[in-house]
Amino acid sequence: MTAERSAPVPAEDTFPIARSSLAASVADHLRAMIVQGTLPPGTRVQVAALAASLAVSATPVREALIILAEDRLVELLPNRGARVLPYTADEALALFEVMAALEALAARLATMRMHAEDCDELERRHAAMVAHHRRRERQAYFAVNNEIHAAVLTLSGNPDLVATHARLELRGRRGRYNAIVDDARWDQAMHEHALLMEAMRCRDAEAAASIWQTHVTNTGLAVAHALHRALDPA
Amino acid sequence: MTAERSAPVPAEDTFPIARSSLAASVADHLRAMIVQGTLPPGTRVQVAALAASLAVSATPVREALIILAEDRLVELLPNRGARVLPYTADEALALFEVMAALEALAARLATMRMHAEDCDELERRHAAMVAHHRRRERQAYFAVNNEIHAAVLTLSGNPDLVATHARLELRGRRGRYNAIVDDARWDQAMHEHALLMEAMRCRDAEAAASIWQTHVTNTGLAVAHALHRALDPA
DNA sequence: TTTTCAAATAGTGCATACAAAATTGATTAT
DNA sequence: ATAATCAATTTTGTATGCACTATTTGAAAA
Repeated sequence: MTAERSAPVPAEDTFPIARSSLAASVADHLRAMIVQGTLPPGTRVQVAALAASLAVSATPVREALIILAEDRLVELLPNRGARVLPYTADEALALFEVMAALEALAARLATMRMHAEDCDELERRHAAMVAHHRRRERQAYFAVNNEIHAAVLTLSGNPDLVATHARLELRGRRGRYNAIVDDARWDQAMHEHALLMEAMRCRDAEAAASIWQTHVTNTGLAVAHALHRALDPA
Repeated sequence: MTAERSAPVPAEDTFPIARSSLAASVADHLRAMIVQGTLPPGTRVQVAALAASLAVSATPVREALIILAEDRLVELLPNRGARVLPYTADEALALFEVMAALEALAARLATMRMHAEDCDELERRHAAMVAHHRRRERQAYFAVNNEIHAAVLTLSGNPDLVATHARLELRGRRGRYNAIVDDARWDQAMHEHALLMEAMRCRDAEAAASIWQTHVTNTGLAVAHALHRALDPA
């Protein structure tokens, strides 16, 4: 009890991302709606209406829109409010081109810097993913897949790399909800994951970077393809 | 004429980044102060005081701080305002590690995608930079150097790559104002630039990527070194 | 019927006001 | 003397109000 209050500035160096402001909550809410597609591209977001529906005032909604504009999920038009930005196949290609470079760097650094127990943990998750793939458990597969990608990023030991990737991944994820991954691509992705694990096990950083770059690029191609088919019924 | 008015949403695809809001202006002002070091790391930014000194109200200042927090130039502490984030040698290394990967990708793509006249334009700027280096014109050199780096980014044809890099470069620039580049490093940098031009002239994308990665990494090492010496008088 | 223009309408952007939270300083107890 | 407690002050976070800008509507003129 006393300990909690006596420390004058205990959290000076800590990094409590517990952004508990209303604006942050509204931003999270809107972000989820955009990523899931509840707010389709082109939708104009009006502050007053949104504020009313969330039972808050205009100020935190405005601030939330500023945050989303920084993430390039919405566009702020001067004196004309905000609208949800489109997400086309071309944009997905550009996005994954950058993400591939970032994840390749992450794979290289992780392979060089990770400890043995980190690699074991990765192997464990990989095994779990293989099991989900064998049983065709799509949801569980996606979850573990995301964990593995995130783990490689984290093991790079570079916070800016993690943060930069996270921002792009948010937009990249907009496609994955729509993208129906076909079985052929799924099998190929599994193979690429297996190659990464092998490279990391052997501490072959360059091989890990190369295969991971290819893997993310291929994912981008699949997403772009799905986005293209979503608009073009062919 | 009819066409202009009959279309319900004529400016649908335009992208007028003419962000002429007060918040944006305040953000630019603060950004410059932080990058130049006028607001040193650790400085606590108080909304009311800043608003008074800029003769605006609290609202746009708050919004500007949100923008800068997204750029990781300031940290928003819940109910405790904002403070300018520190910039250490370690952070510079992490930052330039990511920027090196991004600029390497840009060099690869630019080499593959640029037109002949783009390459000529680059050569022209490179020649200008060589001249400034020969005459030891530091300011002019820096300006043209930045132009070349920006041009390579732009020639990649990937807007997300440009935007992602720009965000990091902003923080990276914090160091360059302090960093006193010694002549040895300056000469080396010039050599690296020459190698890039040669690789791009020959359309050797992989070589361009490799040398540019090295170049940016070396710049990062120089900046980190300068930051280290700034704190440690050795 | 089509075009032009003005008035009305709607909606953003900024300023101000207020409430909640944190910091500070003084006072009291140990 | 040190530590704890509580009130006063400062500062943030949210709400509200208002002016200005963009858009739409409708009537008048071509």
